[in-house]
Amino acid sequence: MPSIKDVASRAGVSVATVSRALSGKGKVSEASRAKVRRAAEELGYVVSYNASSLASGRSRNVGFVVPTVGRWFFSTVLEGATSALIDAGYDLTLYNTSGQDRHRHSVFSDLLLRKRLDAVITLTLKLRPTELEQLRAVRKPVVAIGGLIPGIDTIRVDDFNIAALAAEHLISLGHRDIAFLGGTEEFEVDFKLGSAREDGYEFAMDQAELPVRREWLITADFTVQGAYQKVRNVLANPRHRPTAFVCASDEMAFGAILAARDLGLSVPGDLSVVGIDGHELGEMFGLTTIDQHAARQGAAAVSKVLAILGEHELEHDPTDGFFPTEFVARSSTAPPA
Amino acid sequence: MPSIKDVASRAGVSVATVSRALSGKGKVSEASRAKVRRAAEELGYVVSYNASSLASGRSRNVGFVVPTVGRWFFSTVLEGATSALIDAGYDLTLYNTSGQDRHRHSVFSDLLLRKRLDAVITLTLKLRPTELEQLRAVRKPVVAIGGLIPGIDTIRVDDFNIAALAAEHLISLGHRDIAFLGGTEEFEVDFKLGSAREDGYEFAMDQAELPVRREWLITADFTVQGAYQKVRNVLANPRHRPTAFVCASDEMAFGAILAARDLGLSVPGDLSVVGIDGHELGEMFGLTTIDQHAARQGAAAVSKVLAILGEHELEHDPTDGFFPTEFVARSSTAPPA
DNA sequence: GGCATAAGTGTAAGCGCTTGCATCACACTC
DNA sequence: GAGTGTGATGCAAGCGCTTACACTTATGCC
Repeated sequence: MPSIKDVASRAGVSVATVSRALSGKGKVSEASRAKVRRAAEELGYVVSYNASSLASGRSRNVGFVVPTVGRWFFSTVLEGATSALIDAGYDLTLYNTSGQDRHRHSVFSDLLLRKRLDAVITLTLKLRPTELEQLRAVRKPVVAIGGLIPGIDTIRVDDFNIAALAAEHLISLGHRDIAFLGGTEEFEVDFKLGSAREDGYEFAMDQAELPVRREWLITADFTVQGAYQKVRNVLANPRHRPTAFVCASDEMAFGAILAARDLGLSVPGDLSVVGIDGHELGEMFGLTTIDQHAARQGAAAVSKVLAILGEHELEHDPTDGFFPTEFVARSSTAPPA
Repeated sequence: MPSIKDVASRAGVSVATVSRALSGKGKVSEASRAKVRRAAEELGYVVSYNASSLASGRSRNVGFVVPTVGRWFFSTVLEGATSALIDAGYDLTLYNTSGQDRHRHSVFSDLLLRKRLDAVITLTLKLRPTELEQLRAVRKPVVAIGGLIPGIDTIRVDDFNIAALAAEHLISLGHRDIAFLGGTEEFEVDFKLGSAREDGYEFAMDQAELPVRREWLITADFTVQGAYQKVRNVLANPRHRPTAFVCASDEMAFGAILAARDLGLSVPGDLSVVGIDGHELGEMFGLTTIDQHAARQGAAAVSKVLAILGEHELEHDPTDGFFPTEFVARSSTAPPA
């Protein structure tokens, strides 16, 4: 493996000049720069990140902490983040707690602290006080996606209003018997995200003077399967069944639609369903939803991180605002029969 | 940030002893080890990976190259890999080419080469000759999942036999009109994976002396949506429609099931469907499938990498064999009407 | 008691870079 | 012609570790 010295001697300059020429910092004449570039190319030289990081204190590497990569929202945000980071020439080190406490502990008490990271992005993780402290001890920029952590930059959508909007949409179609399918806090993920959405739903119902029935306030684990079962239970009740569902995620909305179909109910004929997310499959199911642009949230988090690191200017600072969402009307909602 | 020197002086020993005590290499008395541990704890000291890597040549970090994290198989393998790596105290650096050539190029010609990795795992990537060469130039262990690359350790399932088995299952139920839904090579992902599965299907059909109809050899992009559309096209043909489908992935099988339902066909009454994967949703759809234990494949790749790095012994070397799969019979297959 | 051997520790030389500082050549200005 | 600025370069001191080697002290054995 060629080192900077090899490049230097081949180019006939000092290592300092090579470093400056390749990194673009400091003054180097065009002539030297060309010589260095060529020598590096010929030798197949690539700078050693470890040495570079050690000497400069910059790693060009950001840590990304997720509760799992198995769920749509997480993998989609991750996709957006990786893409943005590659463009910036940064590496992304993935810390996946997999919902296991053991892993979570390793991540926060060891892995994140090893000085290989320039910054950390956390994805809908409800940090415990000790974790927050550990994170601060690293003295690196931290950006959170999907929840408000005191003192930490955050990218988040307006869960309350999103859910309220979803409910209002159904109400305006004439629905009165509207159920809400929220998410449980599996993975300690939530930051009241679930409850912010539930609050929004209840707010809209109150505004319309519609009753919120306790047995129609149900929760599942954000997965299709989980939602399927719960919704099926509700819809199978022959006495009184809702004519519409507000679901806290698209995947759960899919579960609701599938449950309805399996019971012989048509969507939207017998049941209207609204989701929240913007999942690719939404189109296929004709799902009315509120797109929260997950991939863009990942990119936005990266953008914010890079801005803090001084890599570029932040275009329009969305620090305090909510991340924009978009209502997408499709065929899973219609006036009640 | 405390450095090893701080720990050394606090513990009243030399930095060498600290290094040895903390890494577990070399001889250190119990007394010193205890002193060092305590000093480190009190200072909140964690070794700097960069410095450690630079000095030792070991990074405790493996690179993981994926075409995308958006598809079930990839994110599931990734989940398995992250879990195994965390347990070993390794970091995972994620290189996601996102199907973009620009990113792919950065990854192979830059990012992977920066000497921050002890090994590389590639996920169903069909490497181009130059990429293979670049990878070799790194002189680090490489393990591939999901395809055979000459001269590289590989974890892979027996695609030919899996597909043949799926077809034989349908044949044994009495089906004669069996279609095959294969995958396209989006992302240049495939290694003839698609065609190995197609070959297996054709082999089984030949053995049973059943005709393979060209118009029933269809392909989609491995997604639910893609499959839905293609299958719908086939099933909507009133003249002659298959009574069963072998699908090269579970997600495509879901698409097939949904397409059938939307056309008023019942599964398995009017159409039997077999998938390949072992997707979580399979249970909900009652999908008969061949589970390829994606998460375990990720863990196996990690295990192999760690063995090569000398971290542990490889239990039972599956180097040459195929990764085991499992037939899961559920309710999406039945004898034809 | 003498000697080989082993166990525990410290010294110091790197690992491959970055970067502050010094140097030098070459304009300019007055 | 002396003084001053400026651009280009090199020197060398680290960055925070690991580890070969040397050294000191205990241990075992005849």
